[in-house]
Amino acid sequence: MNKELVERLLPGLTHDISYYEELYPKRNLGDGAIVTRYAPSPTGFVHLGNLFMLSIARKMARQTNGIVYMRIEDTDQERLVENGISKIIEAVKQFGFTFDEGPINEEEEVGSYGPYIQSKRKEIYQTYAKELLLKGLAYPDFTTKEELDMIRSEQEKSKRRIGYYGKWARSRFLSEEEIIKKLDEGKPYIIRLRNNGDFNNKIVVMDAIRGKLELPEDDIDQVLIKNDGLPTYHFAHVIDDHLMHTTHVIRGDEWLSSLPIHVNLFKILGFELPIYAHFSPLNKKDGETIRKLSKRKDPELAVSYYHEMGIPSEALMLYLATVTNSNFEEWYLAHENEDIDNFTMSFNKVGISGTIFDMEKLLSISKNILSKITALEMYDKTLEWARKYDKEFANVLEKNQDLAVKTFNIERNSVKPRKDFAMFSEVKQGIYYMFEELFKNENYEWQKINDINEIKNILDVYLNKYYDEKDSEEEWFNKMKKMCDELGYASNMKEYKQNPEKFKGNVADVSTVIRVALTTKSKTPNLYDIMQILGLETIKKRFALVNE
RNA sequence: GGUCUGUUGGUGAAGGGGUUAAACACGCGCGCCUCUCAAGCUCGUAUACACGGGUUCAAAUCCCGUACAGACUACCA
Repeated sequence: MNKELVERLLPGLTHDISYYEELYPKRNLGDGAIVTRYAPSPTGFVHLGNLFMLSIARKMARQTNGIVYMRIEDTDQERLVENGISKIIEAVKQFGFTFDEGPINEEEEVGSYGPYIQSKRKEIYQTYAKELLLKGLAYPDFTTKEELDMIRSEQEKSKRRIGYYGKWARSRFLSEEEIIKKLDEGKPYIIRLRNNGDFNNKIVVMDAIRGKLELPEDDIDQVLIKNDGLPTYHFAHVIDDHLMHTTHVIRGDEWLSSLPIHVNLFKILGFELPIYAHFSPLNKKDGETIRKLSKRKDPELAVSYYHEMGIPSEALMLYLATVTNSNFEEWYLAHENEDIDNFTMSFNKVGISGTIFDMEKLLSISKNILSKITALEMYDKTLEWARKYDKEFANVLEKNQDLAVKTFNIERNSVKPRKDFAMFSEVKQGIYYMFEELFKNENYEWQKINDINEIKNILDVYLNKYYDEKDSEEEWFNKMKKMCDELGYASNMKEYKQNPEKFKGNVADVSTVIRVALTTKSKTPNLYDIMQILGLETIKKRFALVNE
């Protein structure tokens, strides 16, 4: 196609492709270094599936001393969401992710292969499209939406393969005169690839995860540049990953069927094909069907949800790693104290059938993590969460740091610590009774001993005759047993089990009375520790409240 | 309709022709321990390799069909 006409189709371009080829030279990295990207669209909140891809990309780049960059794919102007980029950056930051290159806020970015926002790369794409036009490998298409619909329905009727290809691609036969005439009339147009591919040919691509893939060659005259001057995903992907020298394209398997388009474009443009790694995305069980996690249908899987629930980001990362590499979990169990970064992930250990997201497993991982951190860390993290989602609780925690830390420390510093919290949002429910501000003398969960006079009697005898703050745990329990003997309860559980009818109850029943009197709950951590932390004055007060 | 991908127990999954191997983790259940709970420990979770053919002395594992599920089939990504 002649130069003048091409410049009329894509006006205002000041460079040619050699300029860009020189502007973005090959990266100087070691052997085996993986350059990969996280390429989200700013079309809403960040989704667990996005985070999944990101964790993989980042891990692969890190373990090969490579580069992971973020590229914003905002070529669909209609679906853009306000502050979309900031939302992504924010969400990703919450999980401790950083990038070697890419946008750092709506305005600024780091890295020398930018811009990293596709809408700012318009001229680049157009320059390459211009090159294809000049070579006769692309052409303008004035076909309207209605005309395309007609072509489609014709194809459907005659049971042909659907798409803009071969003889159906009418605009590829337009003469330059006809093009000029339509331009003069001011008709809108797009730029399409003049594809010489043959659908009956097979192409073979090696996928890092799936191995050998045999696919039909693409023969559709793909849209390169849309009516608004921006490229389609396909064209932008090929240009960007070439210029940014991406070595590995890590993405969801929803792209598998458009792989022939990409391979074709790489070939036509003369670019080196990157290595593709197609992951099965996270799925969800929706009633009886299993489907890919979706932004529209699963808003509860926005990563902000995990933040709100107070699931620590480490747990989410660990879970995602478990799902990603089949041998990770085993490695982790054997190397609990090591940094996750010491695990070497490999593409061939990645599962190819879609994983169903398993909340229970996530929570179990989370429980383990929270049981292993120190009481002070637990306090800090709970407070950080509460400041955002439960102001009342945050205030109480701030006023009573010492008390809170002591509480978190109950049964924590052992080889087999308590595991009762998976989420920060459950903490308050578990320990509120330790704080005067939150304790309420109602809803006592009395168990076997529920006669109020007997309860009062036990509390009375215990406080006046047996409880001594200075006792060790052993002494404390011995006294509890002594009281049981005095009041007609079994102090020895084995004896009680053999002859339950000989006693009014047993030491468990009696200590439950004290437990409930102090906390209103029948299930709590170690009672001795709770009593030590509450202190004699509070104990007296709580016992008195039972009398009311 | 076409193209592609997948299918191991209640769940996530390991394994990729061969001694009755179906690991491991989560969940659930019995029990033990125990002042309750959590944790920990025993044991268990009945017929788990979609179905039908084929290749082979031998198949969850290789091949072909069928069924089912998912993805793509846009001037969305």
